[in-house]
Amino acid sequence: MKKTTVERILDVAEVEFGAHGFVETSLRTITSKAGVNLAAVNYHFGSKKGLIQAVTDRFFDPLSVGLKTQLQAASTTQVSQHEALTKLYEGLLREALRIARGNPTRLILLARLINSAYSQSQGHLRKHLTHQYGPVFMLFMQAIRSHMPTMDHEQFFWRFHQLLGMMVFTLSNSDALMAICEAEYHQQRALPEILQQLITTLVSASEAPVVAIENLA
Amino acid sequence: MKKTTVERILDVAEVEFGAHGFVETSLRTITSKAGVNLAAVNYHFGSKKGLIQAVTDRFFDPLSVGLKTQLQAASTTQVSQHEALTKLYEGLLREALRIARGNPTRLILLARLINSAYSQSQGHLRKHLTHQYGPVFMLFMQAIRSHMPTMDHEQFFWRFHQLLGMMVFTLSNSDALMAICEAEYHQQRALPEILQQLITTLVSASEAPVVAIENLA
DNA sequence: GTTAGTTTGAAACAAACGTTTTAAACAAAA
DNA sequence: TTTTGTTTAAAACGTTTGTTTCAAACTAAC
Repeated sequence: MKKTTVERILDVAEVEFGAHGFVETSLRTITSKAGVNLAAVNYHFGSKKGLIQAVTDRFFDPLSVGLKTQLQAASTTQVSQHEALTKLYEGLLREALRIARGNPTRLILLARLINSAYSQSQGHLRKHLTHQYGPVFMLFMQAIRSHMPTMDHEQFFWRFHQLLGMMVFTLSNSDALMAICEAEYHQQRALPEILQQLITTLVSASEAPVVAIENLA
Repeated sequence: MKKTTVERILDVAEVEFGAHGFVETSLRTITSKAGVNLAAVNYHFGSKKGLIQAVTDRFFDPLSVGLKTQLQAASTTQVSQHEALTKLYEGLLREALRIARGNPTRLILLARLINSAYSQSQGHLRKHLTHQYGPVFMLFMQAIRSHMPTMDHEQFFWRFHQLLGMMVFTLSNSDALMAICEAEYHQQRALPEILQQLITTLVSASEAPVVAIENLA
């Protein structure tokens, strides 16, 4: 069963985008590694931006629906705040891991995509992401907020993005960190272990006491 | 007092690199905004890579020496682990803020530089950073470790990089986050406030209980 | 005043890029 | 069979990139 040209392009594109970023990956690299013609990208996706968004959607669409069901399931059961937070982060990362199929490269792609939702460059991706997946993101954000110690909206905003940064960086460098870990400590870790370790830190940091925002003395 | 050509180039380069990244900033943009000739970059820095490393060093050299003195001062006074950790993070971020001169753009540049020390792309920068500033980085890492709850080397490794990610992401998106904060909560925050808020979360996450590394259930 | 280092101006280079085009083949559905 | 959509092949387009070159002008030190 031979894969279609579109699939072949998407498969290679997401690997290359994850490994070298969007700007540093040329269409010629993608098409040659995919064994398809150069013109096929513009034919099927219109432009490079179109390809990037297609790669994005292929990852975020299932993540989006998976996350939504996780959130609905989490809202029904009543547990402690600690358990609730653990379940929420677990739900997100488990879903991400499932879609990434245990492949660090795909998690790196995810991190790159989230990053470009905040960075100035790749403006078209930022707009696409916020417009397409902003609502689900907000849903997750509010679910987390409902189980966090009392803090006003702004304090939560900063805290949440600090935690988001923790996730994004760990995922974004998961392959490099795993390599260092193995070279330095002779411990070959798989992604699920890293994510589990990440969850505990996330929950702890979520439960950190609230302080008034003041200046760096 | 007119600035030298080298300074003019470096001043513009770090702003553009911070705003649009290394690859998406052309030498023609830099030289035209700096009001110097295109050939001046290759004359003074040899190549674009040379310019990037020069920008790096102008930021990391003072940060490196500042951090070193901070670490020496911190090692003399005996305090609680909580205070010690606070002082360490404060020392790092205060130094970064000082060198950034309160400018978010320069902090974004710092975050970009640290990021490229882990990411695959810009391989020459990774080598340059680890070779040039690896020792100071290790020094800071061990200082933090000496005030953390009992955990083995590998557990600390993962925890530390989670915290590092928190810092890098927050700095890397400080301007975007500040803009969102103002638009959403009508609160105009300056960098020192953000960093102070960050420190409290960093310390809390550092003190989070240690758990065995296991699989994501 | 001469010299050495700096800077400018302008032009050109080769390479890589995204994109477009044209013609020819191929597949499957009408 | 005809048609329609897909895919290949190859070439070219225009633009941008980092880099190099050359002569001319400027600056400072010896």
